Amino acid sequence: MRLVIARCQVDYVGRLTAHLPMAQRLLLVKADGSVSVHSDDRAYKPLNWMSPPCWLTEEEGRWTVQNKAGEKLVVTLAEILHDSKHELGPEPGLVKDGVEAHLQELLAEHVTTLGEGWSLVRREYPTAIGPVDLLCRNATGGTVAVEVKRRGEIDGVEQLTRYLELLNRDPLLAPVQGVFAAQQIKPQARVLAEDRGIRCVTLDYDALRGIESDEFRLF
Amino acid sequence: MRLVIARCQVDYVGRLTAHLPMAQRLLLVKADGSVSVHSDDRAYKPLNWMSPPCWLTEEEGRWTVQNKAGEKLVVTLAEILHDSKHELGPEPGLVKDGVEAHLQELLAEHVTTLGEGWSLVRREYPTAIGPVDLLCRNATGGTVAVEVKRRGEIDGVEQLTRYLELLNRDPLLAPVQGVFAAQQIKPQARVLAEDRGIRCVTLDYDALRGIESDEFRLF
DNA sequence: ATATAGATATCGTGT
DNA sequence: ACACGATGTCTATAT
Repeated sequence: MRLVIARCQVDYVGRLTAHLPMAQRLLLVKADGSVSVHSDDRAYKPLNWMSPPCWLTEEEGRWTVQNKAGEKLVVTLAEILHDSKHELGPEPGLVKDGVEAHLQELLAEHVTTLGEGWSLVRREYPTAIGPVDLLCRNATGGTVAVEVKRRGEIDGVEQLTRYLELLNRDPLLAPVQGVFAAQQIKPQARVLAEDRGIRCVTLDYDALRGIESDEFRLF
Repeated sequence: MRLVIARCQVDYVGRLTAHLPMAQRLLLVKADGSVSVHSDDRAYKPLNWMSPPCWLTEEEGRWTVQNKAGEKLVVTLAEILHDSKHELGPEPGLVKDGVEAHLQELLAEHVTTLGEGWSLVRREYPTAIGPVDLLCRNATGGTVAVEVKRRGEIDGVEQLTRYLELLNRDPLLAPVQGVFAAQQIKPQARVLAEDRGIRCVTLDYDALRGIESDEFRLF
């Protein structure tokens, strides 16, 4: 890894064109060949960059970084204030512990939060166009397809709509109702869902998890 | 901006939990308070980070970065190999050119490239499920909804379809035609659009910009 | 290999 | 401040 602090100007021509006027910045050259240009703000995102695979050519006062697609990043260097190299060795990698899958699992175990007397038919109910997250039966025995999302956006409503259309062609299941369940539902998604007769339910992850821990306490 | 090369271990607890085993990495502390942890690969993306506003507390062999929401990044330092500070001064900022906003703007000014005698009703025509990029009138006075994309994919066709369905419920506008305009249109998107009676138009950004400069030359 | 979906997305813009 | 769309989105998974 090479760290350079320099007064520089940067021009990118590729999927778009972009220009950075002369100023002091950090240039970060990684072992994978990538180059990124950082200012002293904007959190972790560089002002401009070139992703690997790409190749850096150094000339007097000018770096040219190019990739196979012909995209080009040109750094014009006016003054170099720092220049150092460091060998970092291998990276063991990040271990993540997510929340995503857990949400569907929790709701499957507590379908009564969607309605009194509801029961689960099955999780990941298979159809020709993909699995329905939850297939349920409501108190009156009617079938309900549930789409679970962490954040409910319009795409999720479209997905559920396709499932409902397909499921409602099956005379053994029809009529099938739809429920769109998410931790957050965007207003546009809500409008579209309700316009299509799909019920929207906002999930409270902590509350669902709370039910779990309550049960743990009880037994 | 502070640059530290160190053998360290990182633990994040926040919207998810994540762990980085002990290894040599770059720690980047910016003037905005943000902290990011970089390995020598993965292009410009850090392995882990904390976005501003947040606060760094330094103790012997341990950095704690916290934000208001209670998310926490803990860096355990085993060995410091480099530590330097740099004053970068103000950042003039990036100038971009060739993004979707420009395309929409250019097309709005030259709707006749879509058809002779066409005129613009308005840009960003508002509806309950979002704004229609361009609402136009064709030579015979019929209403046309135009969706502009840099890259035309299936989502864009779905989006336009929803607008058309909604607009066609308005007896003052109906019947409303659809045009899907993009620099590149993927084959699947084209098939779907044409199946739904939506016309596909490939936009030439340079040509549209050329019309602009031609006008400059003429007058 | 390509298509799909999620992201600690990030980043503007408009209300 | 919040909501929403675009992104040089990026990244990983499933087909």
